[in-house]
Amino acid sequence: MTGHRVPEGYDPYAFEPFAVTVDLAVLTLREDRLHVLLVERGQEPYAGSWALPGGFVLPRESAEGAARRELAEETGLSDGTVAGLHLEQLRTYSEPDRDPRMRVVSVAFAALVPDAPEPRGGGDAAQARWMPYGTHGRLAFDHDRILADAHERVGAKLEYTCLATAFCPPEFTLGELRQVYETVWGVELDRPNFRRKVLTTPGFVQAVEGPPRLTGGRGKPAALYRAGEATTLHPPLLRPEGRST
Amino acid sequence: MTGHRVPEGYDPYAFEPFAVTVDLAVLTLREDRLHVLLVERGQEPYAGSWALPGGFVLPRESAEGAARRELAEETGLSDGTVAGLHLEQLRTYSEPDRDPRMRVVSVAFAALVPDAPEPRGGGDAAQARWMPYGTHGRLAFDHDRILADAHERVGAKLEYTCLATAFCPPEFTLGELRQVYETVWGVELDRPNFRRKVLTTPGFVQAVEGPPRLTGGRGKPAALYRAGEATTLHPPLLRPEGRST
DNA sequence: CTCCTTAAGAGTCATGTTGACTATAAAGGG
DNA sequence: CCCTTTATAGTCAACATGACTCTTAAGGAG
Repeated sequence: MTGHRVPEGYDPYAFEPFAVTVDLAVLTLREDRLHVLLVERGQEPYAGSWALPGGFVLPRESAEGAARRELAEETGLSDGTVAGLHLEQLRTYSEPDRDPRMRVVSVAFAALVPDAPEPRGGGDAAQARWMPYGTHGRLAFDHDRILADAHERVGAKLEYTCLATAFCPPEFTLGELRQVYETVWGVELDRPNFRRKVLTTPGFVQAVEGPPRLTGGRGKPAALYRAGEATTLHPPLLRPEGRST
Repeated sequence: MTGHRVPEGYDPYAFEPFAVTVDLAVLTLREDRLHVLLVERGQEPYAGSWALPGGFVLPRESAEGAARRELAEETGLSDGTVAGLHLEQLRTYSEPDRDPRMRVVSVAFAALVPDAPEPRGGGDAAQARWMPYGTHGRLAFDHDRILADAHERVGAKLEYTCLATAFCPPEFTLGELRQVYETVWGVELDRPNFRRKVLTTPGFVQAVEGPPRLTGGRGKPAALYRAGEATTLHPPLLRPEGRST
């Protein structure tokens, strides 16, 4: 904070307190569709509605810390696994009436998960599920907007960063990487052109030595790659049509 | 917030309350240098240090509302003028110990101002000043980081948005627009190439009809332009060297 | 085993954009 | 009147991109 303009002898308890929470837009790819982790609310307001997972920031914890803790709790992944996931602060939502119960300021995050294990039930009664992006109805609170902002941000960052690999397992094929772009952007990309772009961008991916192919489906087996050192794409890999979603 | 995992009968006052503030990185161009609006702290902690302007979010106010209110107070600009300025949420800083006095979560904003009037003293004793970016010493709290993040964000957005016009008066020359890029990025751009890029990007700028030239300095008088309808640049205007600052 | 389908991977070609330059025009200063 | 400065008009080659074609290597159906 600033300290400037702090009233002399300011008493924190003199103000209506603000609750500070985190909300998570946890995204993954399952069967070539973008999925979001949602929880069903068991109590009012919005009882029965789906909502983004999230929770309170604890007194000795940063928003990032709270987000990673919630991410581990909701996905059931080990702390070690969660530590490697891409977690990115989106923005903070602070409209006075966004929660009818009290004044809640929420720091929103986007998290990108490669594998997508079924979420564990967790200790409480609320059920958590992966749902295809867009198939859920209206979400609770302003979570529709948060989720849309997350999608928008991720889509934009695919253009000029190497973020796409965050959706992939440690070793992946170029087809899987292309599928990330196609799914998030909702477009089809030309295979050879995509391949050329990725391979000629230094540090985007690096070839895996061992068995140069992967079995699984039909078609010619594909070579495997790992994420490279680079984090940004210069020049960027722009969406077709030249316009944001 | 989520509502999920909220303890039954949760009492807001049972937790140590969080103070929520806004911090502003107000940027402008003066004499071809990037300047920041800073205030001198009059009390501990960091008494005598320079800090970003900011203040508490009021109980019935959003963070954006608080930011715009503080912006008007600190710059002395009219509410009408401030309403037209570019104000953008950066991110939220929430490390538990960022303010030694109490738990303060701060939503940071970047504001872009064209003209840069001298800041009015304001009602309190603290003095406010425009200072050239980088010439101030260490700022109070984590404001060095906030300011660096603001610079980084603005520099990045110049690449793929029409944000540069936010630094310019309503009517400007292409030389002034180019100066924005050069100053923020700290590079020199080729005049003819910059001109070609701006003029061939539909909606970036539109020519002003009237007197097709502007007097003032040496050299051939330049034509005047206004900001156009477009908000994004496709394809982007990439920084030289291909790497972020 | 053979044909068909699917996807990987190699390569071509025209187009559009960019970076590097050259040249001219129109002002002010000495 | 010459020199400097800045705007504006062009040129040209290198590069990146979009649209295609072709070959290779799997799996599945008959």
